[in-house]
Amino acid sequence: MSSNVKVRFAPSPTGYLHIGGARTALFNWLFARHNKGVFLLRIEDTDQQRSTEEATQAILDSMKWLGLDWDEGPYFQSQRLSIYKQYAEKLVEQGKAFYDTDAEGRKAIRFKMLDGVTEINDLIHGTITFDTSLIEDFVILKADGFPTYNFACVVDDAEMGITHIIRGDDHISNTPKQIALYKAFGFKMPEFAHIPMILGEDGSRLSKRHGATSVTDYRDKGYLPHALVNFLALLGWSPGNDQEIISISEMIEKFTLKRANKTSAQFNNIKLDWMNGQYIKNTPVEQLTAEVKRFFEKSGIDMTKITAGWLTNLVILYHERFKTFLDLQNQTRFFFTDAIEYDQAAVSKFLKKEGAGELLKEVYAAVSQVDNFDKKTLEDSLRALTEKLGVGFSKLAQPMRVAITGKSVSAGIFETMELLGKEKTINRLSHTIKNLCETSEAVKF
RNA sequence: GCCCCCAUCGUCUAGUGGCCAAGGAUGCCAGGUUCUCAGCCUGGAGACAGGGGUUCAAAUCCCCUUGGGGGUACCA
Repeated sequence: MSSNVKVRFAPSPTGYLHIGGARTALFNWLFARHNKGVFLLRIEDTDQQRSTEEATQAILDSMKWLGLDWDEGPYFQSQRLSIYKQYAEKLVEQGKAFYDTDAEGRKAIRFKMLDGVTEINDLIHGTITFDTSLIEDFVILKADGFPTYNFACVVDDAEMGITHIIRGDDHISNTPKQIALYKAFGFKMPEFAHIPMILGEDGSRLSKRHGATSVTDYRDKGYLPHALVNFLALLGWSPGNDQEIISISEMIEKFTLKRANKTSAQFNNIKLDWMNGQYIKNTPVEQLTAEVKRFFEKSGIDMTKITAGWLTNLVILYHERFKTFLDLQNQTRFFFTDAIEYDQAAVSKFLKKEGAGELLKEVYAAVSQVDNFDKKTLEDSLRALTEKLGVGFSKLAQPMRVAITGKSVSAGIFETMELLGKEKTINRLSHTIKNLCETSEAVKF
């Protein structure tokens, strides 16, 4: 079963795929999949100065990473130059366009914009009216033989049979020009749907030209593609209920342009982090472990001595505690190196205290005697110690935590010790007692 | 300057004339769980930009103002 719906995503390869472009691609993709239509990819590389192959590759990679698979293409406009030339000359022959030489002596073809009123029937905005006498005769074929955006876009969309043009709001004012072109050629008019733009967190325009965030940035920081997709889908669209976490298949099922809104949205990293955390919690440990391994390796952490079982235990311990893979990496750094960076505030608060050394000496003695180095045994042993010393458990836990992890914040201390192993644990305790604690003369370690 | 688009909690949004003394999410605050933090649970503060209309009734329709965004290229 298929419909006649055919849409496209047509980025220009002048930079990485940024968040706004990704959202446009996503809406097109969702629309195509919902309608069982065709989604095609077209690279609009008509700006010889700014287009690069690296950018093209980055865009393709980003699309794949997000899971936005295309059914046709990628087409490259730079490979279709003769087509645009033919169409442009046809317009000249019909008297609808003319050769024009500018002050710099460049000879181009301009389209004759007829005076009148153009109405756009936008699927999202409704009717938008333009007075075309305000629009100048615009260049359709540049002196270098390349078409301009408005021209190539129309020729391609018509030739490729695009039925719905779903693109950013910023193209609304291009639309009357394109409609004029459609009419001049007698092409079948497509439907237009202009979706709102995504703004940066400060409310200003988010775009690659302003050094904004790219999809690859998010991949490299350890976000899950589905979480990003989910987040992006909810920027300008909603399923119509209070649902926030929506699977891809559910999105496809529910996606309609009717439910797309027309208000521009500000990108909000905090909510993305929350959402990514939700996705991480919902990802099975086994799968997460594989991805953590890959991410850590890529970050240059030596994983050769790390066993699969150990890494799995690490992921289990941190499953509900990290929001991105990079976040996990930062939280668990002390497991992978003995060159621990001690948080100075934590050291002075918990270690540079009268009696801290004595306390940790007791801990050291107790921990040294634990043979079954598991959290249960460790807890029993240390709880017994607090009773013997007559102190509350947090009195022990914090100095231990700083000694072992370097920070005053970590996962459960017994679990952490078990995972670290006995040797490293007692080494860190003794190192701390010798070098970081405040100890009275009588009990020098 | 001119043209176009947009306007609900800080942010993302629900809301298409009565069900809204405006719902959800995030963030924030407080309490609970607890070895810290996170998580989780419970509670709280928080918005219809302003002004005119239309109507028995407006967040919802119209107009103006203000604010934000976009376009005005031989960039896309």
